[in-house]
Order: sequence, then C-alpha cells, then structure tokens
Amino acid sequence: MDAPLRLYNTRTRQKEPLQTREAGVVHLYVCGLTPYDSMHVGHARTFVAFDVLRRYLEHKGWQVVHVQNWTDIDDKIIRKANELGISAKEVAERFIAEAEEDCRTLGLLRPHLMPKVTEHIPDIISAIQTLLDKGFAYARGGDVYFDVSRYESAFHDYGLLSGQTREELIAGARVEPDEDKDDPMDFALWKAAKGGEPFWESPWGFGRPGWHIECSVMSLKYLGAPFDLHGGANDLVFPHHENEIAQSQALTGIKPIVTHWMHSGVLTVGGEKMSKSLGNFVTLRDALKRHGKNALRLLFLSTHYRSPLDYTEERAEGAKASLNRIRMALEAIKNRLALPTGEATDAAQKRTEQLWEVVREGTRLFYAAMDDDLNTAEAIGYLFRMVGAALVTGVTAKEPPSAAEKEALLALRERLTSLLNLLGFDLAELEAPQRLDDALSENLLQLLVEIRQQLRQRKLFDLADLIRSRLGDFGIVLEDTPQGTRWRRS
RNA sequence: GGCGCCGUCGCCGAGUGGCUCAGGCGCGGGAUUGCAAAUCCCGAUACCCGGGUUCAAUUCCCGGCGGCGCCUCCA
Repeated sequence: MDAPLRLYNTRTRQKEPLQTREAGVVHLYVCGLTPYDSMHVGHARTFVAFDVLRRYLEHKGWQVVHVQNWTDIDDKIIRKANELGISAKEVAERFIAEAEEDCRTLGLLRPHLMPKVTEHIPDIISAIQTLLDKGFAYARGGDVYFDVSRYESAFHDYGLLSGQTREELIAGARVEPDEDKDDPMDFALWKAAKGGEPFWESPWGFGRPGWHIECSVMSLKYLGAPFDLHGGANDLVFPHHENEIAQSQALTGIKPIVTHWMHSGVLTVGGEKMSKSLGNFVTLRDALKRHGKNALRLLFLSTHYRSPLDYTEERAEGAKASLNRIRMALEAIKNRLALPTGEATDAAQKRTEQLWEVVREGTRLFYAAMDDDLNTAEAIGYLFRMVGAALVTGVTAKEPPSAAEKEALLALRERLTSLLNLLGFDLAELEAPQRLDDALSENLLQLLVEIRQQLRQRKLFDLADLIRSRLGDFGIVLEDTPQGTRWRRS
C-alpha cells in the first residue's frame, strides 16, 4: 500500500524500508517480560511502541506474526520465590496473569504467540548441544558457556549491534570473579543448579537455561530463519541481543539472522531510568488507575519511540488535558451535525472547503509522519490540527451547517476516529458518557444538579456555587452550558 | 575510560539550510458565563557555547560544555 514504511534499523544505523522474507508477511519477535514483579510504566512504554508498530503494519496491509516471550525462569524469579516462600513457578504464574491483565487494560493487542522458557527446555537443550557440537560452546562443571572469541573468528560481527568491538566491550566490562569462563565475554547457556533452585535434567547435569538462549531458540522455532523484525527496549541491545545474534547465527550459519532490529528508548524518572533496581518505578496498574489508558498512550506517543521519555505526574495530567481536547472536538462535531441542515451560503461554502482541506492535508501529513520511522509525535500534531478545526467550526459558525458542510464534518469525524483508532486509542472510552460507580451515586448527583438548577433560576447563586465547589472537592466538575448543566470527572 | 543518543518557547515535544520553527500543557489579555468551567479569538517567550562551511545555519562540519542510555540484571 502506497509509500513504504521506513524504520530505523539498529543493525545498520539507518532508516530502511522493511524487507521481509515472505511477501506481505512480517515475522516479528519482541522481547517480553521476566514475570517476577508488577509491570511498570517503562515496560508499558515499550510495548505500546510495538503495539503501534503492529497496528500500523497491519493497517498497511501486512500480515504480522507477532511473538513475545515470557522469561519465566530466572535468578530474580527464584529470589522472589524464596522471599515469598512459594515456588518459582507460582511466582511466574502470578505475575504473568497480572501482566496479561494490565496489558489488556492498556489496550495492547495480544501477541499471537507468547511462549515460555519452561515449556521449551528440550528445545533449548538441543540447541546448546548443537552449539557444543559445532564448537561454539564449552562445558565447565555443570555450566555451559558460549565461546565468544570462537564465534568472533567465524562470524566477525560480535558487537555490531552495540557498535563496539569485542575488545572494547571487554575493556569496559567489570570483572566478575569466581566464574569458570575462558574469557570475560563468554556467557552462560546453561547454569548448573544450586541448592534450592528449580532445575531440569540435561546432558550436563541438573540446571536451567541462561538468559539469552531462550530468545534464540523460541524466535527461530516460531519465526524461522532469517526473520524480519526483532524488537525490544534499547537496554537489551547489549548484552542480550548481541548474544542472541551470536547464538542464532552460530546455530543456523545464517547471517544476518534478523534483518531489522527495532529498539525503543527507555522511560526515565527525574532523568534516571525507571527500573526495579533503582526503585523509582510507578506500576502500570497505578498509572492506569490514575490517568487511564488513553492518557498514558497519548503521553507515550507524544515522544518519538526511540527517544528517552521522562515520566512525571504533571505530564500525565497534561496528556489527560490534551485528551479532553480531542473529546471536546468529537462532541463539537456531534452537536453541529445534530443541527437542522441550513442553506449553502458563501460562509458555509468556505467553511466546508476549509474542513475538507484539513481532512485531506491532515491525513496526508499524518501518514507521511508515520511512514517516517513511526513519528507518532509529529503525526499527533496533525491530529490536533483536525481537532482544532472541529472545535473552531463548532463555535464560530453562527448558522446551521449546510448539507455539504455536514458531509465534510462527517468526513472529519470519520478521519479523526479512524486515525485515533489506528494509534490504538480506545474510542469507546473516549466518547463514552462518564459514569459514577453505582446507580445511587448517579441519581444523587442528578438530584444535586437539578436542585442547583432551581437555585440558579432563583438567583441563589451562593448556594449553587457551594454545591459546585463541594462537588469539585469530590472530583466532579460541573459545567453550565446553554444545553444545560453537565458533569465530568476532574 | 569506550560506544551510542541528545541539548529547540515556562514545561513537554516535532521539525527544517533561507517563508520568525508543528502540536500539547501552562501563562497573559479579550469574547462567552450570574460567577465559573469548557470553548473560541489575540498574545508573549526558544533553537547550549565557540569556531568553520555557505550569499544564508537552529538545521551541515569541528571543538567545547551539559544530560541520558549501554558497557552488570533490566522493557
């Protein structure tokens, strides 16, 4: 469909059109979570980026095969299990269930496949065996390590993704004592079980997989080789993705194993990366509760996906206010369409032309921005031009809309909603009438509004204002409009 | 120390070799309102510093300074 999407490729360090193995099909692998704690806003940012990627690809007519793994066995899970006094499996299951729910609430499209490490142990063991057989790995005690220097002499590309040579990486690496590795760059494919850890049987004894091998095994298993697009946040570039490339290429002999690498920028708080270890995280759950899925999405998409994004409550509130503007625009269109059809005056003619112009140009520019490395921030700018146009006509036009203007308004609304939908916004929620928690509350609020209306008619404004101000304390905003009083949550 | 990214209005954030450079939030003035809110109109304020290339640089190049990410588990 029309212009190709150009995406920045970490591997080549430039924007490139997507090249796929199979015409019309994108094989996409995104690194998923290690379920040892609640999802935080930083995770959400990354997954929203890939969610929009997928939506946009599908919109452009691609079929996307989207695989995202669960790293459901890992040091941190084991530590958590010991803390809570339950099994590692229970920890993983608990946080997977929680994350699945959070992702649903956020409005993320579910990946087609979400494979788990613990369900692929035999595949992993056989891959490690292949690496051993090919001489790219060595066993040491009950551990198995990947031999990076051996790999490097065969493939000459270790460090390509992170832009560093093997030597440079070693120079910056911290020394890890008491490890039996031949070389500081080597990494574990299989870890011998220590006391109290979950384990699986293998040719090297009881143990469990290292971190990187799972992604090689599961991506190759479900997507084939080479595959088109691999994503993750950019803090995974080294060592995770670098090692994954080495493993997968050593396994298959295919290079490059992944055509296109896409990395999202990390989320920061007060300029520092949001992470569990720094303790500066906000759980997705809390953020969703406070700001809602649409505001969070708008916040994320207002910054290019590769840039770092600093998360503050103020910005989240700002996003909420912006969202309200969109809501008002849709309402303004609705109200104007509800008016009786007027005559096609010169003014109406002019307004109609302007509306069409905004629809045409806005759409064109929107897609151009999206095609240029998913520039959602710019695209949203054009969206707001349409929003502005809707709000202006809703107010400045003194006369009812002509038939032609109504047609233009319908087109504007259609365009606005379809583009919002394309970016993954939940229009139903955006347009839904606001509700309180229960029917009684709604009835009581309605009663207060009616009483206040009476008070206003009798010019007892101090009492009317008291009601408004007290409701404000509860987070209810009253707005008196020519069509009557309406309320919304603050 | 190495690699990479970045430094644009009060805040956030697109973007461009020359038309004073989107958009959002916030702020000031006005319209509207019983007063507000919402909306509309008007407005102000920016391209880190120093060189260079160029007729012209915020945009390209070099050098500073500052920030962030990665080099260790991390989305």
